[in-house]
Amino acid sequence: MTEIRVRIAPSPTGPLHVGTARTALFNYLFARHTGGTFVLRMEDTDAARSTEAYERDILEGLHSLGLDWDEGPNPGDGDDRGPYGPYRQMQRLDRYAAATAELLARDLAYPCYCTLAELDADRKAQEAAHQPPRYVGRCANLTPEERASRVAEGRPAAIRFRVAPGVVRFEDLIRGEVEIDAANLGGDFVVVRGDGSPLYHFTVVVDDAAMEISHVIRGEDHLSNTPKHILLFRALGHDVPQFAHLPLILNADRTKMSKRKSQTAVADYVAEGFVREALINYLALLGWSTGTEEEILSLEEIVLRFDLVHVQKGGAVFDRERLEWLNGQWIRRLEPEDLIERLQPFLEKDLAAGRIDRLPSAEELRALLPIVQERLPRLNAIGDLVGFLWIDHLEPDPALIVPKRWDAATTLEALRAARETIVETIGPVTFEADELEPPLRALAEARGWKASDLFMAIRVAVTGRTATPPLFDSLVALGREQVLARLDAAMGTLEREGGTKP
RNA sequence: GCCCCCAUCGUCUAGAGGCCCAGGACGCCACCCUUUCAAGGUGGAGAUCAGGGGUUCGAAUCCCCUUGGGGGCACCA
Repeated sequence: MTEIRVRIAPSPTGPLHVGTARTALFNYLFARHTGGTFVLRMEDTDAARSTEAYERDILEGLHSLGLDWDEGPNPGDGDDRGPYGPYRQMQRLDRYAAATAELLARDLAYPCYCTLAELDADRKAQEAAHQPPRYVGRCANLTPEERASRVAEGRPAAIRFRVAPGVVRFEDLIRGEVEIDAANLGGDFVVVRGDGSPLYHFTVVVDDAAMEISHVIRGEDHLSNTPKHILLFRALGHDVPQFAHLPLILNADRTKMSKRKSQTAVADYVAEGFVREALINYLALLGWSTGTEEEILSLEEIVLRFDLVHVQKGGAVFDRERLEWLNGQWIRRLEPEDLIERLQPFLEKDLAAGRIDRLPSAEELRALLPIVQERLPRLNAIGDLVGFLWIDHLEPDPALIVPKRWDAATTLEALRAARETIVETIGPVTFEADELEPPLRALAEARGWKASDLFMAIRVAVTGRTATPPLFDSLVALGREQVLARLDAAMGTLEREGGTKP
């Protein structure tokens, strides 16, 4: 039984979390690197919090990152694929029931009739006495008569697993030998609720056993729970898989990354225009390295290099700045057609929000790419960068049109001269960046203006912004008619508001 | 409170006894390029390798202690 099988077991109780994506990624990498099988199993036994919408978000999110699994629910139709199904725990209740019956029959577990109020009181008392919380064992050794009387009272029974004394030892692939005394596990723990529904610690073991999982790669937050799982594997007569506990992803304050303190939904990053290549690249390098100085790597390249040896032990703070840098790197590496396609939804969003008045054609975008691609930190920055091209009525701030060293009168004069130069020297048909620059530079020189001031005045007049892609390319993209119209409009504004600046 | 894990620049990390009075990247600061903004290039500041004991000819690397941080202890996952 040496076949490598790993799994990601997300719970559909929230949108796809960055931490889940990272754990999925590491499992995926391990499987692909070793030629093993990557399984996805939905842990939806928390009926109160699980939703289908979250399940869809998780499935589609992982799929869109390129982390495809060999077995589990399909991202599209949700149908199961693979020989170990079903892959949703709510559809596997019979297996948990069978496992429960077996434990009960062998007295490795027992019914517990304690009420939630009793347990709560126990816990409070222990807390007051500065004792660690643990189940007191009230129902551990009830006689058949005592059980019968509780049942007669109509008390529901949870099922508790007996934790035998002893030390549980295991070799973690990342942390080395770990040993925990079973006495510190908090006593006999519940595996099935009073209402009959099974709990995580139980289902995860029953399923990992049934699905022949060979390596459990998960977050460090499960390290302390691992002995419970090992005890359960043994009780069920199954081989214990290998464990590898990954370092946690942290908030800026070094606590476990949480929705409260960080942006944790993968979909939110995607909506901002982070590309999957950057997300994958970044997440892979959070807690792992190649051992070299390589850092810009595709998923395929990471698969080739991946190993558990270079996984870090300490937690890693999620650093958005670094993600953003990597995102820029990857955007610059995208093929033009690919970039144009990926930009589409963001342009549509800008249009819907009224930030632009029309959608550019693919040809228009293609022509723009040389001046835009290296300036995009995120895909959603496209509107901010060149949205001025697709606006019907630009209203530049008159205070911005006037360059720092100039007054309104000079600016007005300069814009008028620039317009003239453009009209006279540039033919109505051709209108290219190369043709625009020399005459305008000559104009500046002839009038004793600094070219940068002239260009800034034109820039703001025509784009409404002080920071834009290269001016002459922007003018060409805008087109002769628009350029002239906007210059006229800006001069009009200056005439009306002139004198507001010394 | 108890148990477990962890500890190299602000952040992500290289480092598996001598190549390290510690290298790279992000960020930051300068300069170059330059019509603005980016990108790119060059350089710089930034870590007494948490502290203290050992082991060793030699320790960021091995051991112990201390300190600090994190995680776990549910009829959540």
